[in-house]
Amino acid sequence: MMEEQARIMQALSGVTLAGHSVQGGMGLPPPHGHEGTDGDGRKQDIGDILHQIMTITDQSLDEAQAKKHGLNCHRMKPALFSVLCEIKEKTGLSIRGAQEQDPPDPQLMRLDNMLLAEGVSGPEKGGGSAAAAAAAAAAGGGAENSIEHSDYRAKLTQIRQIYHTELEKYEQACNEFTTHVMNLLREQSRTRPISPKEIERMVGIIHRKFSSIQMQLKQSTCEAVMILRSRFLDARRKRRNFSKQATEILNEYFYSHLSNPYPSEEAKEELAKKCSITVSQVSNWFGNKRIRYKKNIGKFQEEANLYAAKTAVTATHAVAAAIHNSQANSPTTPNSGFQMKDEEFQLDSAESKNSLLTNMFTAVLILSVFISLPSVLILSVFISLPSVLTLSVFISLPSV
DNA sequence: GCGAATGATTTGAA
DNA sequence: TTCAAATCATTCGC
Repeated sequence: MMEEQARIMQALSGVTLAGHSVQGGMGLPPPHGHEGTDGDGRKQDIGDILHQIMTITDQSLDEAQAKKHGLNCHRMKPALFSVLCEIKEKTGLSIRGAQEQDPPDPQLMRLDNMLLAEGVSGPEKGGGSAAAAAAAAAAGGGAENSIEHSDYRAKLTQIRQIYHTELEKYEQACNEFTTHVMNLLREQSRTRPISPKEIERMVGIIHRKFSSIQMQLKQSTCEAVMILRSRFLDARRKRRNFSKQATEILNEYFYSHLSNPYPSEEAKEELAKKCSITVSQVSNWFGNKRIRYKKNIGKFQEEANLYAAKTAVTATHAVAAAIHNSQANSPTTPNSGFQMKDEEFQLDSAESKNSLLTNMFTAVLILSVFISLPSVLILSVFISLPSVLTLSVFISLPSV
């Protein structure tokens, strides 16, 4: 180390000081405390200064500051500064880093775009509402969704707040650090040549470092949004059983259309409306119901009986109303309006239809006891006999 | 905690 | 596109 210093000092002592010859004694007044007029005295003087510079790091801070101040005030300082300028020009340090303009990072662009799309980095109001609305639509309608919707937005706002707070902190730290470095460079520019380009380059380096930290923040924020979104959008996670009433409505339809349990689009819409669910949920329900019923008819027998009885009551009420109005419209069977779509289902369910018929008769008998109406009247509903004709026989009403 | 029930999704056929 | 069938993921009742 000391050898190297000595070598540099030796080399420098012989260099031309920006057009002033050290040896020649032109223009440079003698330093303080060294009144010698000969070349050796000046050489010694420069040697001392350089030695002071080289050993400055070995000293304490106060000592160094004092030395630094001494050097700054030294009358040889301009000459030394010129030397440094010359050296720098020769080594071409100032040229380096001229082509520093990086193209925008594609990953950063992706992150920025995503944060903007999710309403994290965009304008404050309505941020992410489109995403939340889409998620709500995917999960199905209803008041529950508006709760989930607001829940999603609240969580997104939370993420947004954290993101902005952290971003602000990073920016503040970046600015503080940049200011600090620039002050240092300005300070140093008094003792060594620093071009504005160099300062610019240094600022660029600092900004790049901080932007890489920012990218990590953006990445984490994106991950948080993705998790939130997936949790919100994944309907399976949020599955709720339909209300008892909705299930009853769907079951009633299913068992009253057992020979062809394929509701039309209109019927699906109607059911969806009644059950406060979506049409696709109705489709899902019927899909599940058909397959599960077909797979285990025995298991659903009780349920089938129950709904058959229910249908009977409904039909009875209809007939009673018909009697009341003295109308002669023949009621139709519940299944009459449907065509068989699925032969397999038809075959498989034939067995169940037979047993269902037996159960229906049982239900009719029970009903006739409970609602004090002739069994045949109720039966007529099920076996598609003209009610009025049947009634005319059993309750002595004139047939139309 | 476990098994059944149930709503949703995926896959493949028509 | 719709449906059956298989499967997944969650809820519910014990």
